[in-house]
Amino acid sequence: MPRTRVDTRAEIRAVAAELFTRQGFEKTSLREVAERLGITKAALYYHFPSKADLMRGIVQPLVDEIEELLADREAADGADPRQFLADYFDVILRYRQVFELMIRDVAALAQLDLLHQMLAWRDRIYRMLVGPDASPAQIARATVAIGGLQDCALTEAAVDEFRDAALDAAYAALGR
Amino acid sequence: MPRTRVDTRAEIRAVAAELFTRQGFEKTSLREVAERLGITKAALYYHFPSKADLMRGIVQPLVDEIEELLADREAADGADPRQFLADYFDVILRYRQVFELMIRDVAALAQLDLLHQMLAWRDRIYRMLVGPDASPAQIARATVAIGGLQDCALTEAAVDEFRDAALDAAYAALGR
DNA sequence: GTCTATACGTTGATAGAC
DNA sequence: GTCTATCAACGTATAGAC
Repeated sequence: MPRTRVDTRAEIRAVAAELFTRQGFEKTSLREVAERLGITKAALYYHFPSKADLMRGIVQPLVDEIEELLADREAADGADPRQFLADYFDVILRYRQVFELMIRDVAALAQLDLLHQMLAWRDRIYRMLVGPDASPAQIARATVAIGGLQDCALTEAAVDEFRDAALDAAYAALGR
Repeated sequence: MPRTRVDTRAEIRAVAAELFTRQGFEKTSLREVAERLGITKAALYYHFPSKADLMRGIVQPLVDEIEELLADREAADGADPRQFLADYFDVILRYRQVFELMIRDVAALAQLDLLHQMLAWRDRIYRMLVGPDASPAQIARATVAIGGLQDCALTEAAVDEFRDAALDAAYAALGR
């Protein structure tokens, strides 16, 4: 007896995302995901060809948005670093849960050939913040700014005061 | 025929640490660790009662040092924030590989009942950097500083210029 | 689109010999 | 300390009915 579902794939992603975040990707079995939804393991395989594909389905929207943001700013050169920090921060805040999953389970991401892309992001971001020929010191400052913001995105306290102060701190770290 | 080993437990830890870091805790099997050492899986169990205990053995030295640093600074109140940032940074730099393992595989850490302790660290560090009654804005600044330094510790470029700039950036993020 | 049933490899872990 | 042999549990995945 099939259940009434508006969008089964979306529901699977939602449940899986929550379990993956709480217990980790590897420690969550497909049987567990299926039981939560009241379907069987085999039904999952109808919607997603593998566990990795399920993970990819969860993460892809965030990946696409970041890729879009980067391409956008690279096209318009002479971008404002302060504005970029704000935009980047807002993207990962909007995808807070998914972003937490990615950060908390980097090992799982590596299996999706996504790690390479993420490392490339870092270099592109550095280039935008401190230029293409940055010194180690400038790289360090950019790393503190971006890494600091990412850590802030993982905390719950998303009040405006918190967001603005985080951006101020990140910009201050750049030392401009 | 037993191999000549100075310290078998230490060698197991070293090999496991490298594999865990590269492939993730869950994706690394004990068989794989054993094969690298030229022994069998069963031999591993003589030295470590479980896979989780092996992980704990790898991580424990860093955990102990951070715990020690925090206790030390809490005893001497009125500690210098700048000095604390430097000391904390130096500890995680010294344990760079292990620290990377912990950060890259937070999901595995949760199984060791270590996540709780790490979250407690965060609060204790915030208290030292911005006081016990900090505003959300001050928490945000402390988060950028610490999160930024941790990200810096994960990169390879450990030249002095990089280290000093990272500390400057973290201190600037505090906004004092 | 979802189910039952099933297959197969791998894993963490144990027992007991040497 | 290390081995061989073995285990149950779990993972992914497929075939075929409805």
